[in-house]
Amino acid sequence: MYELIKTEGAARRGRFITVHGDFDTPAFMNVATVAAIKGGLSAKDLENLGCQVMLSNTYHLHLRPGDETVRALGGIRQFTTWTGPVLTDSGGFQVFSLAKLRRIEEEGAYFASHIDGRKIFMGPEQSMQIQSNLGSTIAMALDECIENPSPRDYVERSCARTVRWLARCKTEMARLNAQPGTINPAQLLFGINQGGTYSDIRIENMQSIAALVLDGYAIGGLAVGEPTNVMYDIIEAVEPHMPENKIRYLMGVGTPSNIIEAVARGVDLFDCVMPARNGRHGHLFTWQGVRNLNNAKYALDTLPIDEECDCPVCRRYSRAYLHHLFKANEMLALRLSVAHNLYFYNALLSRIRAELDAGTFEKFRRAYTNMLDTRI
RNA sequence: GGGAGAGUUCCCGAGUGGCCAAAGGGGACAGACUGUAAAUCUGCUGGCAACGCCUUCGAUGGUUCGAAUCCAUCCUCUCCCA
Repeated sequence: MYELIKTEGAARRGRFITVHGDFDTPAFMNVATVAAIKGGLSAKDLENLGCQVMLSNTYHLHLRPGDETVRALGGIRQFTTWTGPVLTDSGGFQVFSLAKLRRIEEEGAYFASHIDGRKIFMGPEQSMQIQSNLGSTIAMALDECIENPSPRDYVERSCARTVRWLARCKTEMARLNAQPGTINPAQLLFGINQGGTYSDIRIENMQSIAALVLDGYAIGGLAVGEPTNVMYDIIEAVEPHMPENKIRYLMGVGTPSNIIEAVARGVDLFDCVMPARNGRHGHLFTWQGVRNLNNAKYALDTLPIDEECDCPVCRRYSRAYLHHLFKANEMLALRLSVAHNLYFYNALLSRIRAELDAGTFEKFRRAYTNMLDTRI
């Protein structure tokens, strides 16, 4: 259940209440696609990095170790030992990212496993069953994430199908939650808005899915090829049509600046692989901008990654040491960098909440939004 | 002391007369990355007043229109026999 606490313009400060614990919004979910944070971080690490919600993936866990296995082990939370809320993505993004390995039909998506090539069918019912077996706090509806730009007629047909899938997801989720032995009988379901870069399709789609009365609403299919200003325009177009009393989740976004700008446009929840992936590649987010620790200029730099950060990495290690670890190809480089970046993202959202509490978010936004994405 | 083989651009390593500033790795340098098929991928790596010129393939000298490639001598290294 979403509680709206305070607003500043379109920006919202709120709280989401779940059976696995509450979290404050705006919030950032830390991505653990295969039930692990890439870079070698554990659930225990997440506790020390300010993480409120963990995200995991339906498609990946279905393939390995298998959702039945996770169910037998007590669900994703028991399995990973993460005690807080977990959101599972539906496999919809894999319909986009594994484009060459799948075929979409009315009944659902047929995949060739990227691991061993075996045939996988995932329709709305299968996605719900897998997520029920995983026992996540929040399940995402199966959607087709459409790349941008896409032809209007394709987007229209795809969106219509995704809405039909959503209705099936809702029915199946209700059935699964009522079954005896379900790991989380209070599993929540979020619907996903699509519509490419066409605001009229986006709005119509949003109205259709709002009518289905779900636990939360996501905006999907953004940051997949379109310019950033187009993404902002789409959020602005859709936001007025999202139920005010429900949490709003912008899927897969984004840079620190993207997050601030989306909060300013009424978004409550985010996830992104960027802090983990870019961290592994040496890009460290700081309150001054983004540093590439691979760069030779850090070889003798004794300062912490970010002088304003009090994460465990910044409190202890120098830029020169991180630079060396990257050059030496040591896994510690990945671990420390991902830890810092996730801490930074969680701290960024914490800062955004504090600014909203204080009524100074707009001022914060003006001071930071562009700077945080700048390469330094 | 005798015999065999090898020395290539930062490193390893192809190349045995012209299409070679020289394959391919590595390293270095830089870039990309947004619901993770990503500890991945891309670019670049002799110099310059740069669609051309100069320097470079252990050293020096030679053969040739033309040499990293052929010849001579020298230097260095490796292995085998004494």
